[in-house]
Amino acid sequence: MAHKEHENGNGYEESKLYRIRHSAAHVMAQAVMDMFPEGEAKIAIGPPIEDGFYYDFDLPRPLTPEDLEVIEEKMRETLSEDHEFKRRELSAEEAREIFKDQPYKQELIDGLESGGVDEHGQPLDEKPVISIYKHDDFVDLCRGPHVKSTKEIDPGAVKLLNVAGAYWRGDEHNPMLQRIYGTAWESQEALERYLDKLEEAKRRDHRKLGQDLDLYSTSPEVGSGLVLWHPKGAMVRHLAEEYCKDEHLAHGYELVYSPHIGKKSLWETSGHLTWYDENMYSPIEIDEEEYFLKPMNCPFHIMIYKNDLHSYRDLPLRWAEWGTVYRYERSGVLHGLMRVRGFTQDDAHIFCSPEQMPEEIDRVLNFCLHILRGFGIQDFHAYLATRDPEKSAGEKERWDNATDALRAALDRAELDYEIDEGGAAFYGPKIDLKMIDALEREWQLSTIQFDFNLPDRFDLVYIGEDGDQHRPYMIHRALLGSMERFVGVLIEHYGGDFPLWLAPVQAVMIPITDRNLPYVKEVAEQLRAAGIRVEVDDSSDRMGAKIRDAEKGKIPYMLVVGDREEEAGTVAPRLRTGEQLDPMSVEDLLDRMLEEIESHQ
RNA sequence: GCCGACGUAGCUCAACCCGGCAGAGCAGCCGCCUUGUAAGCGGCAGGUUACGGGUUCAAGUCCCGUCGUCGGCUCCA
Repeated sequence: MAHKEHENGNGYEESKLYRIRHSAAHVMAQAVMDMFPEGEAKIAIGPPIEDGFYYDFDLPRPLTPEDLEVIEEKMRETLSEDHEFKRRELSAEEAREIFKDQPYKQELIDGLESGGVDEHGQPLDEKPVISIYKHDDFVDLCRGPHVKSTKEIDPGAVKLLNVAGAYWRGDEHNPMLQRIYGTAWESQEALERYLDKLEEAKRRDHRKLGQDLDLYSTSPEVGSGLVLWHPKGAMVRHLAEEYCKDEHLAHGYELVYSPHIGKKSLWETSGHLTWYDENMYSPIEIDEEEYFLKPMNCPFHIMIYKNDLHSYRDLPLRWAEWGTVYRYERSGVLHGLMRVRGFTQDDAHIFCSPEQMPEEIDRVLNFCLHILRGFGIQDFHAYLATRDPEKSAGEKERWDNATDALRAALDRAELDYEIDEGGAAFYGPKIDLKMIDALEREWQLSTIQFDFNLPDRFDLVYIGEDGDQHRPYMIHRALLGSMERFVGVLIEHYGGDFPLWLAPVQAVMIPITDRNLPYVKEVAEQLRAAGIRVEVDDSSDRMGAKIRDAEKGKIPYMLVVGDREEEAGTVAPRLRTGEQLDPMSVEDLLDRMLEEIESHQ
């Protein structure tokens, strides 16, 4: 979710835009320094990021929105003048002298000098040269690059966006600094395009559409991060679930159900109370025993497995559950449907033999892509998270096998993916698929994870061909991730214009006069009988107002019926795009709609 | 959790800065209109100003706390 520092491999760091933003960050820091008496403002770092830049400050007081205006105005002044950006390389001693009032810069210099870490505290491969850049009267420790002069930046193409808190070096044990986010472009026109894009993103925000389209709400009386699904949102979720469940059954899965709570000892065996304690809610006492709300479904599926002795002939077992879990998430991270405290995963666990594992991985990944395609989702980033030698359960050889299988599956599916080196959980490597929301923030949906831990902890076995006991492989996977997050992503992906098969209301009938109402009701019954979700707008509004309501409700088909249609036994469809179709018979309309509904698979 | 902003009718907002009768549009309800592709007309109703405390003759407005939301940070098995 963090703003990305670099765009991947498209030369952003070499681009003019990168230099413009980097330089704008310096000009902003200069303006902020000027607002405070000598020595009171401390500066940290100020890099370009995707779509803009930021700079972190340690200031004697919080900045206000009015401050931003003042800073922006000062920046424009500087940018309308001609100040050269001058680079100079220097020794650590000299740099320390120049930044003697700047403790954060001192720390940076120490990191650079020791050859240890860069400005984010990340280890460096080689010892860097220490350099400073100066424009006007402002000097910053900086490796560059910058524009040649402030006059290369269009003063009208720079805008400060907001001020936010950020920990020094991204560590919550460090002091919190004030970060000003800004954006800069090559021209005012480009800036305006970007700002329009932000506005458009606000219109697509699932939280706004969730309210406007009456899909869901949350209530302070119920609690943060606990979703109330209204009928229309519940319909979207139901349709998504129904489609997925059918596909699971058609792809070799069986459905299971499990309870919402389990005894303390279960969570001790699973290790959750040791490793996942922070995210679990306080126990409930029942008959002098402690029970915990489940943060995951795995232990229950494992207990189903353990209820029987399994032969290699039984494997693979693929057990799926729409399992509702509860996790404590820190209050500041909750976000609409995307990050909540109670959610339903489309969870499944696959138990298989080591020999079956590569094929199972292949099948899961292909199934996953098939399901996402069914929802019209193609834009995602794939990650392969590999072993962190510092914290990993199970032998290295099994990790290597599993990681190879994951990589092979990604290759066979011809997916572009990034390796998240050492990013695996301690119990096994995984593939993650992350989608982007309206503001290009990434949200993880699909995950396919190996687990080398739970089968050991629960002593899972199957009897092999040789008559001996063997340890099965266990794969966790969720394809949509959670229904909450997935519906959130769907809302933003479609901007509320759900494809016909997912639209909670597929058609609204619009009689032009009350005379037409009996005929309209008859047609609505016909459509309903064919499975179409149709409503009749029998209000006393005029047709124009009814159309307006339907457009605001993003209803795919508006079926206008006046005397002409009634006499001809037709309806006049209008699509939410504004397109008007020629009047057609109910049969033709049904053919068209049913075909459109089927087309998603 | 941390930093900052914000919380007024179902929704969007005004009144807040500078304390003095809480107001509009939309939605809702009632009535009239019977309408041809994005708002017909009139009326009615709608509020413990998130919650709790404080200052004051007087608090939506100022102060403190709690809850919630938003933007970031951190976190995200």
